[in-house]
Parts: sequence; C-alpha cells; structure tokens
Amino acid sequence: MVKNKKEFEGFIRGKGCRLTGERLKLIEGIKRQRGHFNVDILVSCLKKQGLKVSRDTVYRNLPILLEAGMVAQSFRTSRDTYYECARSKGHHDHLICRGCEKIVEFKDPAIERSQQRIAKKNAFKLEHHCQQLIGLCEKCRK
Amino acid sequence: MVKNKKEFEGFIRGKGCRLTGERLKLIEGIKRQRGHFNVDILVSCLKKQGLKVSRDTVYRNLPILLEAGMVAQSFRTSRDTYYECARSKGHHDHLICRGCEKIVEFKDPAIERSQQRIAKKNAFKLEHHCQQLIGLCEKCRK
DNA sequence: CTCTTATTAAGACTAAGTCTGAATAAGGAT
DNA sequence: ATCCTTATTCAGACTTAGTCTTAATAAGAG
Ligand SMILES: [Mn+2]
Ligand SMILES: [Mn+2]
Ligand SMILES: [Zn+2]
Ligand SMILES: [Zn+2]
Repeated sequence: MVKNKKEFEGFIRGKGCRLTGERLKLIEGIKRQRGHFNVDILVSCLKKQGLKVSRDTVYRNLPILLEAGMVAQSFRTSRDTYYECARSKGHHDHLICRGCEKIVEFKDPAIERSQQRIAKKNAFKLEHHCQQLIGLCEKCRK
Repeated sequence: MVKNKKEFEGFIRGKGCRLTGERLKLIEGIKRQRGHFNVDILVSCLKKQGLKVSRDTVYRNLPILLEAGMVAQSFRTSRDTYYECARSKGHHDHLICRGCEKIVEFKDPAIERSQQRIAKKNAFKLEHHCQQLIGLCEKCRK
C-alpha cells in the first residue's frame, strides 16, 4: 500500500521499472481527484494543469497504480470504468441509483470476510472484487 | 419470474407490448444456452438454427427479458457483458480467475441478506447487484 | 557522456453498444 | 377478412472505451 512519492519510487524500482515524469504526473493528478473519475476525466484535469499525459499512458499505468494500492477500481457503468484515489477512505463498495445515478458508499466487513472465505474454499487467491448494488433511491421511486 | 412462453405472453401484454416472432425466438434461443453467453454468442447460435434476429433486437429486448426474470446478468469482463438463462440454477455470483478465466459460481445467502439490509438502510429499492470476485486459481498461481 | 531499452505520444484500429430511418408486422377497429 | 395505426425490426452508420503499432524520447546503468 504505497502512500507517497518516496514509497512509489521504491515500489516502481522494486519492479525494475523506471520512475518517469509521466508516472509522477499521474500520482499527482490522482491525488487531486476528489470523487470518482474515469480515464477521460483524469486526462482532462491533468491537461488543465499543464500536466500533459496521453490517454494511452494512463491505460498503461493503471494496473501499476492499482497494484501499488494508490488507486482503486470503484465501479463500472454501462459505458466505462470509474476509479478513485485509494488514500483517504479505505476500501468500500457502492450502491447506485439507476434513476439519477446517485452513489452511496458503504463498508461491510462481514461481507468482505465471507468473500475471503468463499475464495479460500475454492483455492483462489482473492485479489479484488467488484460489488455494486443497483436500484432506485427514495426520490427516483416516484 | 416468468418461466415459459404462456407466462411470457401474459407479462408482455401486461406491459402493453406486442408478442413478436423475434421475442419468441429470443426466449427459445436463451433456453438453449447452456452456460454463460454474451450478445454475439446468442445471435450466432440463433442464426445457426435458422432463427435470425438482429443484434439490435437482442440489445433492445434484453432489459425486458431481465425484468421478466428469464435472463440474469452474470458478470462483465473488460470487453463485454455475460448473461445466463435464469431458469435452472437460481441466483448466484461469480469467482473469476484472471489468469485462465476459469469461473466458479457460488451462493451466499448471508451476503445477499446484508446487501438487502444495506439498501434498506439507505432507502434504496434494490433491483439487482453485480458481485464478482477476481483472483488467481490454484493452477494459475504457479 | 554514451548506449541500451523501457516508456511515451499520436493516431490507427477493434468492437460493444447506441442511434437513425425506412420497412415490416402485431393487433385493434371496422 | 381487410384496413390502419404504430410498435417493432433490420441494416448499417455512428460513438467511444480500450488496445495496438510505430517512431521518437528519455531513464538510468556503465
Ligand atoms: Mn467510492
Ligand atoms: Mn453463472
Ligand atoms: Zn435516484
Ligand atoms: Zn486460473
């Protein structure tokens, strides 16, 4: 679980990869994101601040940032994949209104434990999971 | 939860929709699917049996078939969405190996109850959920 | 400083899913 | 049975998330 540039440098070198300017821009850009973001949002925000990084570079580095635990995959809409900075809040899952796209975050340690147990029973090493509950919020039910 | 053509007719009429030949072909084609399928697989299988239905018609009718409970969304890969016939096995979720794409199905009533409780606490009417556990199976860990 | 090679950028490419507009057919009315 | 309205279908164009290709760049070892 990498928390800052120094740790990221160690992590990336440990993998035998290079510490590039783009990778530093990326961790900078991700730290600035407040809520959930997709690749295009991230690229635009970076560009706005004069930190140009190509879309392809983001896609290429996302697996590394996920592995480092700096970014977490949040949820997927029918269109694309959303991420969030993993630093502040810990791991959590999402409740999504299909009407207004309102998103509620929740944590449930008991569910997480069950998931681990299920993986273990099937001899899987669990790496991550995607759990999204879809429904209608109070307002959208009318 | 619609189980056969007769019930489907009632369901579709109740919605004020028409009972078309294509919709009948679709429920026929879905019944024939053994495992998980995506839209292209379904269209190809139907064509092989002389039941031509356009890709667009499948996409247009999937929400209806989901609502009728004849089809369930199973999981999503980075590429596309997989479904399965909801008839035989009941609702379940999936454990997926990112190495060999092996898929294990599991049921966990305790998790399902927790999900309901979480939705209720947030005043959501839960319609469905997507829970996929991703990791490495025993073989792929080597 | 030099050299190797990992990494990047631009843009072509692929394919899931959506949209458009014309043709068809379901089913109610006569 | 025939007509009429309009929901539905189909073909193919379109959009766009994500991947791939290739040439240019730059990290970092020596
Ligand atoms: Mn979140
Ligand atoms: Mn299944
Ligand atoms: Zn809502
Ligand atoms: Zn495997």
